[in-house]
Amino acid sequence: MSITGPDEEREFLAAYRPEDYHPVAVTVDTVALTLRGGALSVLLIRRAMPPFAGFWALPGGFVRTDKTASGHLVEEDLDEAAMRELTEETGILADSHLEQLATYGDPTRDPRMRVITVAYLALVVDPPDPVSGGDAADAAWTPVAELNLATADAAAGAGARRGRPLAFDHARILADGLERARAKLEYTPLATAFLGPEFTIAELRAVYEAVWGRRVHPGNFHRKVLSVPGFVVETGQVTERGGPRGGRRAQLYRAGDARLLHPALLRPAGEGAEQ
Amino acid sequence: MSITGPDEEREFLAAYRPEDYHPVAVTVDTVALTLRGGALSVLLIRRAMPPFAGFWALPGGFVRTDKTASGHLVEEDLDEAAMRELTEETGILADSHLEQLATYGDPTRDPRMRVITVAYLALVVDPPDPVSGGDAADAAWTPVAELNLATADAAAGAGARRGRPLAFDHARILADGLERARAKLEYTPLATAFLGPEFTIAELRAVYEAVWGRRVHPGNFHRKVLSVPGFVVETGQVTERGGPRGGRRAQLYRAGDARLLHPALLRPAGEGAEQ
DNA sequence: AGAATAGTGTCTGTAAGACAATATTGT
DNA sequence: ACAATATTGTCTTACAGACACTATTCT
Repeated sequence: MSITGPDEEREFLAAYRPEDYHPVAVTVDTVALTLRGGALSVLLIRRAMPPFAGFWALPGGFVRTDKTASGHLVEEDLDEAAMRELTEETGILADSHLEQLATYGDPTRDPRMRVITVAYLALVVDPPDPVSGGDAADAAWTPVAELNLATADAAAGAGARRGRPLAFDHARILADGLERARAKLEYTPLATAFLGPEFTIAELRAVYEAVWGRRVHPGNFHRKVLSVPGFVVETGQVTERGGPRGGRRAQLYRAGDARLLHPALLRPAGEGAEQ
Repeated sequence: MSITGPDEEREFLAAYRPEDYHPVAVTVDTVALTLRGGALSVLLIRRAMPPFAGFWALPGGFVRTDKTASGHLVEEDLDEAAMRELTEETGILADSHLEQLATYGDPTRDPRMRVITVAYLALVVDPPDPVSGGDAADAAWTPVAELNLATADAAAGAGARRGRPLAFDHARILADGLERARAKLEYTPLATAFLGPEFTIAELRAVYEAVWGRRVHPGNFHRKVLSVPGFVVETGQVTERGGPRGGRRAQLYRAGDARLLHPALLRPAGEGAEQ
């Protein structure tokens, strides 16, 4: 228990053998969300390898801590690992937004060994179809409404695609990711990360409606968004055309520099009435 | 890439050797906060062992994934590990609140090897002085204002007790923990977790003032708290005495059953004017 | 013309903040 | 009595939601 000096510190580190300790592995898993045809969708892969071979799962994998043939230590930060695994398994780039969600460490969550996973939330703008690779036999954007996740609060045990549950504890991770996205729409400009560089107020409203799963009043939303400082900035341009069946052309906006929305756009209070 | 069946899944697991993979360790570190003499304070330990021997640090340590002599695998969830390490190193129990904060995995954050740490936020009610144990040479409640963490946003590199920086990246973890606590006071009844089962509105206000580092208007706060459904419930009792230098006796309240405050108690907008 | 969509006006109820006044209690 | 603290009242301003209305563009 005595406190040692710099020399002892050096000796200690020289004698330390990592391989003697702690048989645990670390993975990253990403809840990648996008809007496709107006529907909030999540990127899932079909696992090619055990455990849970054949199950749908969130894209992810082991954080690299390996030594290469040259003996050089390949080490990546957790964020880098999440982006790498996402691209390896699906070809999708998390170029719009990436944030850490939470870490899941139930000792029984992986049958191989003790695996803790650091989950991420990613948003992707107008993505192509995924191309499966690595340990993924398939990859697909899946509308969240098709999964059996009634609300973010419930869920946990549920969560299926084509009737099957998700691998590991991925249903809970997905539910947590959805809840994070819903909450952050309220008090941050996160919704703009679902859209390209220029967008209309109606497109922004469509993001809120898809993520929250409820209708938003067009007039009040319009006025509200423009009244929040730094949320959006006018470009002076308007859309090329009005709506497909008529309608006025809309102003185009860009994301502003606000990090936080003051005042916030609060969700309507009533519980999870999807649609 | 082919998808295997249940038999292959069993064979795979039987042949899997965890020790062949992934030299990485997982620790937990806890930002334990309390109110002492009106000052928001954090529990710090002085490290007895390298690395960073002699430095002040957050209490924490390795998640147990060891095999015992009997060959039985001792595995604990991350929350359990956080509580165990806190008690081992300081004697303090995180009995009032414990939540996961974030996970830190910079490859250079620990000189021994790749160590990722899962950070927790704990709140403790009216705690005793800590008793150092385990790898801790000392342990102490330290007023947050004494550390060189100007605001939660700044900080990161700074953070000291008696002029020394904190070990590892603990200054950033502490800053993130403080920001989490400040934010959650706004929209959850977290403030009640700093207090005993019965408290006055003034005591609750003292929590907000200590955590936010700013004065709160007594009259408006009082009315506001009582107007939020489920935040507090009246006990019908009043305090034994008024203030030490005179003053009316206060009603006693208990925490209500609300999980979220509607409407929220928003922080005053202006930037980090402590005190 | 008529439908569809964008954008604005107006009203009402709720809430936040400033400030003041009243109610009790200790010295 | 006086200072200190708890609690309530009042007023002003801001904002959310409902609803109605105007503006523009497509078929």
